[in-house]
Amino acid sequence: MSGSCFAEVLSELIDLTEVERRALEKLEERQRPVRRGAVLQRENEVCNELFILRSGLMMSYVLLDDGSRQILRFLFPGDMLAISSAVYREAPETLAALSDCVVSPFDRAALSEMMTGHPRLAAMVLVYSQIERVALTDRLAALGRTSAKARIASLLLDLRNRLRATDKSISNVFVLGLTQEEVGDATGLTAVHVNRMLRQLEEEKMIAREGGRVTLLDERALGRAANYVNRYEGLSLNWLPRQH
Amino acid sequence: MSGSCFAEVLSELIDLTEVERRALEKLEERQRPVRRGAVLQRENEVCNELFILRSGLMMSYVLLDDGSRQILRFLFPGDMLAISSAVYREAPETLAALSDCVVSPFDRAALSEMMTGHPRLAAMVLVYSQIERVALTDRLAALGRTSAKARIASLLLDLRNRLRATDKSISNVFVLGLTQEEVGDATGLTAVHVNRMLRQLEEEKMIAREGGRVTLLDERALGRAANYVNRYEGLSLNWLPRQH
DNA sequence: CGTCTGCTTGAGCCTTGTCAAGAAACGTGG
DNA sequence: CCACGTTTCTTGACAAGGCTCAAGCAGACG
Repeated sequence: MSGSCFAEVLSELIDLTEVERRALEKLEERQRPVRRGAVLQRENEVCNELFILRSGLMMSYVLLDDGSRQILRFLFPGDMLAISSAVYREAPETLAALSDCVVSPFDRAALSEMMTGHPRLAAMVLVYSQIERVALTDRLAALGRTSAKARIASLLLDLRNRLRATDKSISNVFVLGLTQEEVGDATGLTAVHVNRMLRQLEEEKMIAREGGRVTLLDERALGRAANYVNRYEGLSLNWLPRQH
Repeated sequence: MSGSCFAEVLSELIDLTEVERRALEKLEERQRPVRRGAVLQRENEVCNELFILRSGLMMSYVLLDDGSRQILRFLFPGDMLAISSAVYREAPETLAALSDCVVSPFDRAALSEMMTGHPRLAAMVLVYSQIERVALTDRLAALGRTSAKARIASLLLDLRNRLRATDKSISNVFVLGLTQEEVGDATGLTAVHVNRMLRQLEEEKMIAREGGRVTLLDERALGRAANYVNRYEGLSLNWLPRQH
């Protein structure tokens, strides 16, 4: 994977020109390894860098002042990290690595140049931020209006789908690279209750577990329980500016 | 208010050129009144229009299949509506009017032209969608990790601040143009519990109520209870492309 | 004047959280 | 490769925050 990860993700949706591809490669000229557990950007600290995740799994979260944590998003290869931080003087969220990762850092000026020189790429950045926004609203509805079991089911389906986007070999078995506490912090539950819900899903034959690996046994039932919609599908992009 | 509402909002953050101002006015050439209670766009229906809200109060929401509703966002004059719908074939959320409103509809091509011809405006659309994103993550954290009382306090502070953005005369008294059921659907609570929390905030002398009007008596205490951050402040925009 | 929607309040229940303790898995240094 | 410490998982007992159901009331509107 020598070129641009972001370009690879975009290629799923539109045919990139050579010029566009080169512009994207410029964002990923540099590379930086990030150890598991390391923090790339801390909430409320000054932030001058954006990143594209090249490999590994990361998350973004906020801490509330009672010490509790809300995980906002899991980040996968090809995702652009910290766009929202680019807009603020201080980062609104923390970025941390859940596994050993590689990121490509770039600065705001590079983003600005890329958007000015390539209107269609600018539009694609907007498209991606809207996909992310809609995924966030799905989670908002999940936390506000669905049961613990539904939230867990939804998280499992989403993780599998996102993992499959970069690794087509993944079918219905995957490594849940998260502790139950992390699952809880993502779904607004306690680790203890996550454990109970996982066991319950297992008893109902919707999933199986052995040693960190999860198998989705009955996707249909999970989907029904979870109200899940894959937001990377059903897009409409024929209105995009002409490439140039 | 003859010009562009969106331009007025943007003027708070950057100095627009005449050219840019005219480009924005083009988006708001047309106007359409929307009655209180009317639906502008329905979830899962094909949508080909975007809008800028010129006056009134709207909301976006989703319905889950048990019939419950999650309000995703309240929309104020100057807000761009349905950007996320522009990206999908079918609208991911419903847009409905909470009061009599006026909107300016435009199509995807107009957005595309505007972004292509005016890179700085394209960047500002991205900036706005990031502000909205961060506001959404605040609410996600609120639903996931804070008490009912904190969520209500946060909603009250946010509503007041957003109202004040368009009407500077508003200080700490404002008309809560929402039923308690709507407050509940926004905060992930039942109408009954919203009522209890409002009364509790009242008993604790944080707010006062009489006939649909709310007075914030102790903003400090509310802010502490709510963990509230105004996301329209603390921006960093010096990296934007040069105007032209 | 009647109807309808929204507000208020109480009683009881249920989902989820808290606390605690033991078991299992993992990582690290010797 | 083993021994140890630490993290994570698991399970039970109990508590509590928020939900459900129900009923009365107030105000808006035709």
